[in-house]
Amino acid sequence: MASDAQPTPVFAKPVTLREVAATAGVSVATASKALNGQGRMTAETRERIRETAQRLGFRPNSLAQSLLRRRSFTVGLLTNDTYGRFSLPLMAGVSDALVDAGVSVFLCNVEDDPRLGQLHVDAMLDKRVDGIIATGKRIDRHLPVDLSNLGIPAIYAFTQPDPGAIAFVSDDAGGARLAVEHFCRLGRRRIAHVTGPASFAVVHARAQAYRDVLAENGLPAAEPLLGSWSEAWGHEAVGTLFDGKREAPDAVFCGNDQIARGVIDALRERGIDVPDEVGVIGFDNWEIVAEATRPPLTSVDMNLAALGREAGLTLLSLVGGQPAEPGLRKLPCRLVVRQSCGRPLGG
Amino acid sequence: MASDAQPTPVFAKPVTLREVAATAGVSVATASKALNGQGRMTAETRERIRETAQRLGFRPNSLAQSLLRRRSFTVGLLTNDTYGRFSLPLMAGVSDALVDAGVSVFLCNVEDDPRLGQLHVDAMLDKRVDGIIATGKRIDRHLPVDLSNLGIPAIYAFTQPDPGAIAFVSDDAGGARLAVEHFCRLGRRRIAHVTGPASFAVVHARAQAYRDVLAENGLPAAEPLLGSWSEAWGHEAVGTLFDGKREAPDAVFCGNDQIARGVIDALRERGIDVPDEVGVIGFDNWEIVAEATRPPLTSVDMNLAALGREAGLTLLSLVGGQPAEPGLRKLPCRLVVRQSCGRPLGG
DNA sequence: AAAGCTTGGGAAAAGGTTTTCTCAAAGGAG
DNA sequence: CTCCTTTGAGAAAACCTTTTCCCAAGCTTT
Repeated sequence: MASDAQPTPVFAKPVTLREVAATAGVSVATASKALNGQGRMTAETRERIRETAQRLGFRPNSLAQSLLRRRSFTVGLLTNDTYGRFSLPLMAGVSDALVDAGVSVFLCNVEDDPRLGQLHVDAMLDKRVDGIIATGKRIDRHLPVDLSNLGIPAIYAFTQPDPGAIAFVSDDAGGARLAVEHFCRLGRRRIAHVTGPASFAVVHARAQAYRDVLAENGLPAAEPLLGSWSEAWGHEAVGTLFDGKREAPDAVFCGNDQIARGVIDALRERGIDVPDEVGVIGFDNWEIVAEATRPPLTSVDMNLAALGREAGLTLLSLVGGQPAEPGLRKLPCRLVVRQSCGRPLGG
Repeated sequence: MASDAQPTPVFAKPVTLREVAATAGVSVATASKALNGQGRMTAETRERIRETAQRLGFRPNSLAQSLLRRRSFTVGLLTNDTYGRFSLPLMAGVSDALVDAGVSVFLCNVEDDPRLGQLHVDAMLDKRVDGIIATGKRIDRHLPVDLSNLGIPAIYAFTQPDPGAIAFVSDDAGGARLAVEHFCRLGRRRIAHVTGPASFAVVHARAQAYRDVLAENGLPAAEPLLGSWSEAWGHEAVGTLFDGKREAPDAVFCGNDQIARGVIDALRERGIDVPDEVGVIGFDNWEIVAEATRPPLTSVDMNLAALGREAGLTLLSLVGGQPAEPGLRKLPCRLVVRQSCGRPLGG
C-alpha cells in the first residue's frame, strides 16, 4: 500500500468496482452482483468478493448509479427563511425522513429574489434532484419560484402552494382552539387575543377560531388586537387591554411567543401576576424564547418537524411513482404547557 | 397498476444531448462542442445546434458531467447546531460563495450523534462531494465525525478542527477588545464582565481580552462573573454587581445577547437607566434579540456570514488543487452600535 | 499536378455501475 | 452415449457527456 508514505494529504482516487473485481479475480458484472445480492454464484465467490470490497474500502460511485437508475437520491429544499426559525425544524424533519432512504438534501436559500430562486432551481434541475420541497416563513406567501412543469415532483410545506399541488401546513385554527380551550378549561372567562398584522392569513384563521371557541363556551369575545409580531407590540397591547376603561382580561392568547414575551413583561411592570391574575399563551413554541420568559411560557407548537417529516415521506412516495391526491393537508398543532397559565381557577 | 392512466402529473424524461444532436442533424460530439464553445465548426452549424437545444429545453445531465470530470460540484455542510442560530448565517455565507461556481450544498444535521455523523459522512462520500465543511455551535468542541483521511478536502468553520486542518473561527478576543475599548472611549470607568460558563474556551479568551484592555487603559479589572448563557443568569448577575457592597459598575460587557437582555431587564427593574447610568454590550448580535431589547442592544457581531464565505472560497480553491496552509484563521468581529451604550460621558 | 495544410465534423473511448444476454461446463435423464 | 437442464460467471449494452483522435474534402503552394 503506497498510501502510507504521503506527508501532505494527497487526495487518493476512490477504488472502483473494476479494481475490486480484478483483485478478486472476477468480472465487474459478477462483482456487482455479488455486492448487490443479485445473480447466481457460489457462496464462496460471493463472500470472497465482499471481503475484497471491504478490504479495499470500496464504495459504489453514487453518480454512476444515479445516471443509470435515473434517480439521484437527492432532493432540493428551497426556503426564504433566512434566520431558519421555521426552516430548521422543518428541515430536520425532512432530513430525518429521507436519511433512512439514503436521500440527501440540498438546502437553497432563495431569499425573496426571483433571480436567486431561478438560479437555485436550475442548479437543482441540472443536478437531477428527484424532487423539490418548498418551504417558507409564512403560509400565505409564495416563494419567488415556479415549480410547476418542472418534470419532477414538488411539495410545499409551510408556504403557499401552486394550485393543484400538494401542500402541508399547520392547522392554525386548530392550534388556536387548543390555546383558547385550555384557558376555558382552566376557568378563565375574559380571554383576549393579541396577534400580528392583518396582512397575514393565519391572523384571521386564528382569530376566527378564537371567536368560535369563546362562542361555544358562552364567553364574551373581545375584538382581537392586531399589530406586529414584535415584543414591543405585546408590550403596547397590554396598555390597551388594561387601560381601566374596560374590564381587564384574565387571559391573553398571543399570536407568537415574542408578543407573549412583551405581554408578560408589561404585566410584570404593572404588578399584575402571571399566571395568578392573568394567564398567557404564545404561539410557535420557540423554545429559546418560551423558556426564557418568567414564568416559562405555555405555547402552541406547530410540529414543524413532523410537518417536514410528512412532506419528506410524501415526496419519497411521489418519487417512487405512487400517486397522491393534490390539496392542502393541515397537520395538528400541540399545546406545550409550561407555567404561564397556572392551575384551574377556584379548582 | 392503476398508475398507467395518469391522473397525477406525468414526469417527462429530460431531453438528452443525443436528441438535440439528432434533431439538429449532427453527431453528439459536434453538439457537445457547439454548446460548450469548443471545437471547430461553421458559425451556422453552431448556432443551429444552440437554437435546437434551446428549443428542446436541453440541460446537460450534471451527473454524467460529474462522472467524467470526477467532480460533483457539490459540497457537504455538517452541523450540530439544531436551531441554526450560528449555522444559518454561516451557511448563507458558504452558499453565497459557492453558488456562483455552480456548487450546491448538502446540509446535514448530525446532532451530537456519532452514528448519525457517520451516516451522513458516508452518504456524502457516496455522492462524491468535492469537499466538506464542518461547522458547529461552539469553537471548542469537535463534531462527532472524523474527517481526516477522507480523500477529499475538509474545512472547519466555527468548530474545533482536527490537528493539521484548516479552520476558520471568529476572533473572540478581538471582539471582546472592540466592546471594552468602546466603553473606554465613551468614558466608562467601572466596566464589569458577565459571561458564560468556564467550560467554554471563548469565555476565557474574552475575559483575558477584557482584562488586557482594562489594564491598557489603567482601569480597575473586576473579576468576570461566570454563569450560564441565559437571560436568567444576566438577571441574577445584576444582583451581585449592584449589591451595594462594592462600587457599582457603569458598564457591563456581556458574553452573549441573552445575558445582556437579562442584565438590561434587571437594571430596569432596579430603576437604573440604560444607557445613562450603565452601558451594556452584548455578544453574537442576534438581531432578533438585540433589536427587541429596550433600548436596542449594542453587540459584537462575529461576522459569521463572512466566515462562511471565506470557508467556502477556501474549500473551492482546495478542490481546485491549490495548496493551502493548515492552521487556525481568526476573522475579525465587528461592533454593531445601537443604543445601549449612549454617548460619551461628560462629552 | 502532387504534396501539404486547413476546415468541418464524426467515431470512439472514458467515466463507474447495473442488467440483460450469452455461454461453457457439469450433471441428470432416457 | 446423446440430449436437455441447471449452474456459475462473463460480455456487452446502457446511462449521458466530454474529449481526443481521425478523416475527408477543399484549398494553397511549388
